[in-house]
Amino acid sequence: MEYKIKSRIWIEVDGEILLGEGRVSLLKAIEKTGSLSKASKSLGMSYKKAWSLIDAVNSRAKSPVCNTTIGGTKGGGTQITAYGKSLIEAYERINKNCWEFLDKQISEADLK
Amino acid sequence: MEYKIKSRIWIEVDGEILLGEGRVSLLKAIEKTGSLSKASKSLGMSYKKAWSLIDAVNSRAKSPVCNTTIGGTKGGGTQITAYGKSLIEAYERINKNCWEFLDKQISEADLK
DNA sequence: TACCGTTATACCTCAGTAAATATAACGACT
DNA sequence: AGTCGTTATATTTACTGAGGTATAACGGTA
Repeated sequence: MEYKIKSRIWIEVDGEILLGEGRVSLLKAIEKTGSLSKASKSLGMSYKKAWSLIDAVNSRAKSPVCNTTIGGTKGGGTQITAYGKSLIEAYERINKNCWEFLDKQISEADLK
Repeated sequence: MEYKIKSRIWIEVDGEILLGEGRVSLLKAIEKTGSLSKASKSLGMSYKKAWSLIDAVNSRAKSPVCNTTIGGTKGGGTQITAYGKSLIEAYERINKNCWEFLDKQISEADLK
């Protein structure tokens, strides 16, 4: 069996995690569903965990990543801001580049 | 505060972890001390955990990463093989390259 | 043969994290 | 006013992973 190289990347602010793989997939689920509770259900994650993740992201990002509304006909909801979308896009682009870079590195290392 | 990008890389074999940051630092401590028990103490890690990590590495690597002896005047010991040293070296080189690559990527992304 | 420091392994305990549950507030609509 | 689905939060429960302790085996040396 061949050696494979894997990686996880994340963005930190002031020594604390801003954005990692889990948070990005949560943000994308929110973008798709328009709701934090629906997003957490779709990922098999508890609402509480999802809420605390989003809270952490919002409190550390330089600009808000999402806007929430409470009450109303549909009960409320959560929308990802344009800034949030730009963060998601940057994370995924860098992540993909990192994988490609590492695949090249491991093949050049030629470990037997 | 500025956004910083972090990463962890690891090598997998057959879907299971062969080598990550913790295992590499353990192997280096063994190399320095010549003993698994001394290495675990120097890292503040329990012997049991250190042993299970080394056991996992040895069972998955294509060649043995260390040789152990039991008994004798000094009680025994563990030596890192030449193959093990080459794995450590490859991991650290790729890891360093990855950090440099990511630092470049995040500065190019220019996130506000 | 007794001693010593090491490898190797089983078992039990405990804490820190994750999950489940409960509850309040909100606001558009009927 | 009552309903509904959502956000927001506290409290309690469950569980996994890590650590501690104990013990056997090993083989040079005195």
